[in-house]
Amino acid sequence: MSPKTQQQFQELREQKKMQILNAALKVIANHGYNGATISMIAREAGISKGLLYSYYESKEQLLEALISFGMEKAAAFMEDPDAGKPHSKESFAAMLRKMIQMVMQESDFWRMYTTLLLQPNMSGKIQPQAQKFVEQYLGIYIAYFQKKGSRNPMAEAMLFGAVLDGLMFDLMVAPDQYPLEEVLEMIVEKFA
Amino acid sequence: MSPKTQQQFQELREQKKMQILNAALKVIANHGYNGATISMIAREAGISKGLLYSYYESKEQLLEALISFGMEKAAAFMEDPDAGKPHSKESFAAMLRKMIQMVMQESDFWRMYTTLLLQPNMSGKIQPQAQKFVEQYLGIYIAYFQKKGSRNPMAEAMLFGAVLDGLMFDLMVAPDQYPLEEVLEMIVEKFA
Amino acid sequence: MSPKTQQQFQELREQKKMQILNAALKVIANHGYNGATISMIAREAGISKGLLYSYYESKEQLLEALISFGMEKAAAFMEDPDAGKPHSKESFAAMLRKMIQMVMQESDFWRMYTTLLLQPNMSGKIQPQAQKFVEQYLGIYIAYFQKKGSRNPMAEAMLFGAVLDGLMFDLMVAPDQYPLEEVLEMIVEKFA
Amino acid sequence: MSPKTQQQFQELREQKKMQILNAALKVIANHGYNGATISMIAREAGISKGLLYSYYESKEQLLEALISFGMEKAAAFMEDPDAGKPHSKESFAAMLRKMIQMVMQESDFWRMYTTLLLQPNMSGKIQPQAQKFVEQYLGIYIAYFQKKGSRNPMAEAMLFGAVLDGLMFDLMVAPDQYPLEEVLEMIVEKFA
DNA sequence: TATGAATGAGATTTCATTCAT
DNA sequence: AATGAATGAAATCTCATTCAT
Repeated sequence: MSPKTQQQFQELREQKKMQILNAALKVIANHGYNGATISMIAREAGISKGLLYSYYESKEQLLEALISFGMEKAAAFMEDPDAGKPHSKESFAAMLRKMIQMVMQESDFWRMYTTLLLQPNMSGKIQPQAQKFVEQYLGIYIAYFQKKGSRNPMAEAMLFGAVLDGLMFDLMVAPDQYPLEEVLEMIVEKFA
Repeated sequence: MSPKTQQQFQELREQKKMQILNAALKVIANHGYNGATISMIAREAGISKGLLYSYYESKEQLLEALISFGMEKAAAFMEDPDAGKPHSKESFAAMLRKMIQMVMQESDFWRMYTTLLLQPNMSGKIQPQAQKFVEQYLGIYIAYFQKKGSRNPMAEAMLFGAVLDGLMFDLMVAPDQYPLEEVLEMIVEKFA
Repeated sequence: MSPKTQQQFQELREQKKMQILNAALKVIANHGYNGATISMIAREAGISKGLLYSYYESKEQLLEALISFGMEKAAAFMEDPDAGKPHSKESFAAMLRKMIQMVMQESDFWRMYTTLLLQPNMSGKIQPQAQKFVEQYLGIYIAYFQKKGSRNPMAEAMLFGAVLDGLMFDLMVAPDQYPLEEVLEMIVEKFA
Repeated sequence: MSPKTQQQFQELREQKKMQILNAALKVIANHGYNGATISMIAREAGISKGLLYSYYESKEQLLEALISFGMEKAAAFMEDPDAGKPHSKESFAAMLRKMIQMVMQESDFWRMYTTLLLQPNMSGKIQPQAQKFVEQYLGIYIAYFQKKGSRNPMAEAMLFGAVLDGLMFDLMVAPDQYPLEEVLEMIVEKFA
């Protein structure tokens, strides 16, 4: 068996960590943190419980990794230059669509995220990271509504935030037959 | 001497059931169904674990009772004649405020409700009742936007639903210093 | 309400004790001592748990009362002059029938009795009384087989005892369509 | 290096299952199903309670496994060619002895079996398997008594069955100083 | 006397974590 | 690295017994 270089070795480890992370995300999103068991996660990842513990030292730590991982992806999205800073009706609509898409693509993560935020019990784990994220996009939209001449840019931004949160929620709960296109148009009409 | 009338017994039982229900709601809202333990609930209710089981035959059944109880209250609110059917900008605003108030007053219930809906695992327990509730208020607002001459009353109603959901979510997650008044005004401006 | 005489009072108590005893017998015979709960017994007796405890101070004591009561009835049967001491083929057959009848009439008791004897755990409670009973009827049959000129009266008596035990067992397990008559004839043919 | 072959694992599991089965049999035979606790069984098996549940998913399922296991052994005995079908006084005696021996060797199982049959509550679990077994040996003896020219082979077979059941019962209850030899001779004298 | 609510000990069951191989 | 057997603490649930009314 070919001896692996340090490099290859690290890559394999990284790969396996992802595999576990994805499995954990799926299971925790569907069952909640407390409802998800290590066995379920290991089974979903196709590895043994023991091996899982050689990658993450506890269930709690696994959750933390999961949160960081998801938030990093979200942050990356926010920093994506061609996504950020809407400046016209068209780019507003485009960005809106992109965000919705991100949420739907990573819906497991956002379901978990939402659930965690709602439980005071758990929210400590996610609040700090969520805070930053929310402030960031709030800032962007305050600026947008300001430029547009809104009477109260901050309130409008917060309302728009609520729209996004609510839409995300509705899509997560009942994605089938949701008239997304029509609702998006309505949003653009009212906010862009 | 008969120790206690049937009537008295019944009342006491009903009272204690409420006491348990409230304790359960509080604990489950804060820790999630799986994170909440019977011990926590019994402690919160000020009774022994054993006694809890003489009122509810299992943890699962307790959850069901909790859901029914909350949904009944919500349904009662919807049927309250002076709450329903907005017909003017003023009554729209009034109803909006009333709904927000209801949600904030029963915020434990709505936190639990939301969390359950987000977990496919659990959502079966709540979907049927939630469905009916959502359809009801959607109907009311479709009618309202229709009368107002909306270009797409159904999409506008769904968007408004998302606004309510998102607002509710934001209020539950970070109620302090939320500029509720300003946001409400903004909603009225855009939707009423 | 008419004040009761001491006498009436005692009778009522005695009646209620019987009622409890019969309920307990039924439940314990069907579920076993450990499978039977005080609640079941009280419900069967149509009284409250609390009241039951004013008649019998513990589940264990209730069992003891049950055993004594059953064994006394059995002993009474043995002492019944026109039942005891077979002396001819006819009286042998008659007594056999009477015993079978007793067992079938009190089948709950005998089921419980059998079950208890089979559990070393419990047998202490019943062994002493059972012992006496068995010795008594063994004595009777040893005498009978002796008089009949059996080659080994004691072995024949024990075998006959096994026949009775086995028959009782079979009848308790599957009473329907058991060809009792034919088997009894066969017993008489072989033993009387 | 793969830590253990699938094969080895399977074998170890099989071994441990037996260990648990034997412990369970001993404890349940002595205390009854409801009187036996998982703790007792685990202690007897020398393992933790938790581990027991990785082999049998519930106490009830453990009981079922126990029954199947015992009945299979009994069935194997019945199918043993040199045990079956008595055809002469000698082979009748031999088979009788073999059956007694089997019962005494597996006396825990037969105690449990008997107790279960006597409790309507539980008998559902064992009836189906017991039925088949009983019919099988009844068939064998009906044939035997027929060949012997019995006036009523079926009744004689059932009586013989009762003898076996009763003998088994007596041996289980008071094995010490039971004059087994003499009684067996008596049986042979009367039935063979 | 009579009730059934209430308790607490203990039973069954689950699961994060460790460990021998 | 990889497995899953094994543990033990904690969770859910049951029930004999007590007690206020």
